[in-house]
Amino acid sequence: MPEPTDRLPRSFFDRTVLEVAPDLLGRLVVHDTPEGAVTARLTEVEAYDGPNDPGSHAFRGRSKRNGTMFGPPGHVYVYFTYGMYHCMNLVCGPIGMPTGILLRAAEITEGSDLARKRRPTAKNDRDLARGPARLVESLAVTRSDDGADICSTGPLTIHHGEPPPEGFIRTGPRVGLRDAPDYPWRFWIDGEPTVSTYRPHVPKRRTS
DNA sequence: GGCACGATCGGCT
DNA sequence: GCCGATCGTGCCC
Repeated sequence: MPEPTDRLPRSFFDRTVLEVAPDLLGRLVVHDTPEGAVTARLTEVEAYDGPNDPGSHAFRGRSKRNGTMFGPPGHVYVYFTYGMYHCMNLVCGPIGMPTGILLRAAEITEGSDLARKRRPTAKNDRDLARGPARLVESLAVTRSDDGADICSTGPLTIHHGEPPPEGFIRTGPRVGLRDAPDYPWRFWIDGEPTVSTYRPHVPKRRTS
């Protein structure tokens, strides 16, 4: 497990979401629970930028669900979707500016035994955190972790890790959004097996 | 490897 | 009511 002194400072998140997002690649997210600790090395993230981004949950203003995005940087926004999954974001920028960086994929570098127990359907280690809902399931993050401070001494922390050389960072359109422009706000590490393949949004089939 | 489809419920219009 | 910042299974190549 990374040393506590390796934690990212809060100032890391006090920048624009497009500055922070690529800088998150290669960083280590740790969730230390009574069961044990799991470490995830981030390989793919997506930026969601404030009230002017139609893809953002905060586009239509503040609500009970998305309030954390309007709060201070360095906290986690966790939401529930598709009736069964959770996804997690990291909040950036100044208080009042609703932002989030969705953690889309990671490589589990420590605690993979525990992660496999939490994700018995994963066929192999690569699938433990390939995809945003899989990632939070390996880390056992749920809606009860919404608002948690990732820059403090709590169970959920983020550490420096080893960012990839700049030439290995790729960008492209985000995944699965209906009403948002194709901004290149998805960032990933080139050649990582845990990065999900691009899937454009497909409208639901109408039952006539 | 890729593609189609069903599951399942909270949030929002 | 509608739809989603998704995943697992089944089937085909």
